[in-house]
Amino acid sequence: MGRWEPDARGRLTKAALELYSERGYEQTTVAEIARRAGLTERTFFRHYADKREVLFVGASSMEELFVQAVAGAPESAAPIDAIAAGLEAVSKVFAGRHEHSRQRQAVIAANAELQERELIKLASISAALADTLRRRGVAEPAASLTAEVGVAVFKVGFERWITASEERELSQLMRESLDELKAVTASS
Amino acid sequence: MGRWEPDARGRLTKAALELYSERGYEQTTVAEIARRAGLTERTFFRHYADKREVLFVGASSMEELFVQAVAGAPESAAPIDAIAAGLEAVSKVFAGRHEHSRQRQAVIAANAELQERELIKLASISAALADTLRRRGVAEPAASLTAEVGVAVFKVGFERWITASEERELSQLMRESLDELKAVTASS
DNA sequence: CTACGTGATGACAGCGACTGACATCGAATG
DNA sequence: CATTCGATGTCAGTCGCTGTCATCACGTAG
Repeated sequence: MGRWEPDARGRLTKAALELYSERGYEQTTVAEIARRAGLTERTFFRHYADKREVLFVGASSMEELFVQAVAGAPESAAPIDAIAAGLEAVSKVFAGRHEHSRQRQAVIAANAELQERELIKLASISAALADTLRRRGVAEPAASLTAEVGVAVFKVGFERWITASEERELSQLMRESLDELKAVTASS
Repeated sequence: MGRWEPDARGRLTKAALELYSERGYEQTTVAEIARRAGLTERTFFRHYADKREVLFVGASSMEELFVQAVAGAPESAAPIDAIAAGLEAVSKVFAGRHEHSRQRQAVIAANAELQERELIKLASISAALADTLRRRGVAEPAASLTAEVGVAVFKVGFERWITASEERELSQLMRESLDELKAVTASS
């Protein structure tokens, strides 16, 4: 047996999510999280840059996945179709995580600081997507606009998935949202 | 003469903007801002909810203006055209404020916390726009999507205005961005 | 087998953002 | 003139977060 119990990071993550759910984000101190995990406050900050990051561990891998899917779309695909491929790929990650996602969004929705953090993660995705589209030869401002549209569709589709009374396929909601967006922006 | 110098809030605002520009946001303490304004730290927090809000005083009035313009668009106007009217109205506010806007964006661009705050202000605008569109009879998810598109066009248009080598009309950049977005989302 | 380096953690002090509670005092009000 | 009120000051305290140094099981070289 090692000097310490294994998986300190995992214990911190679990403790944080539990406490945020039980009594809310603001009412939880980092010292409490660390204590529940059998560690010290200082150690928490060695694993997470700040109190909010615990809720966003998956963000970077999701960004990567999104970007890879867009980059891997057929060269012939229009920018918006490459983005659609990215949405499709990202949707699959959430399969079987509906309840977990719902709880997490509830925590975030209850606190402005957390919403800010979520928004900047989405903005980071948008910037990465714009970059990817530019590499595909898309000029500005088309690249940035298409990327922003992709994130907007993700937000709306995800929101509908979370709040839907009966569970539906996330990827289908994404496709519907994208179609709706196309309809709404169609010139008359 | 009153017990105190007048316009405490104005002095705080000025001091904060100066210090954020001179040495950066993070390197400035609230105590320093207050001292330069001839006040105490506690008084700063009576005027501003936090250290970031100083940079976002105009946000709520801009949201109001945007919403009013959308609400006031002809009933016959399509949602996207109502949003276009809002973008037109908002653009006018920035007339003659190019240099000021540029400086402000430079401060924000240098700090992630400030970007987070800006993003949540834009998200608030998006939510208000969606609400306004719903009142105009637009169903979901069209209302949310159109609102998100409006904010996306604003972001891209504004960015182009700020970084343009030669100064151009903001409202024209907004129109161009909207047209580009329409082109990019047009089904083939 | 021993010495040494390494990596994860603890312990502790300190800064700065932010808050609550109470005191102060000029000005408006009657 | 007495009272109330509003804006500010004062002070103590919490909490997020950081820098620094100590500790000690573990692996590894000799």
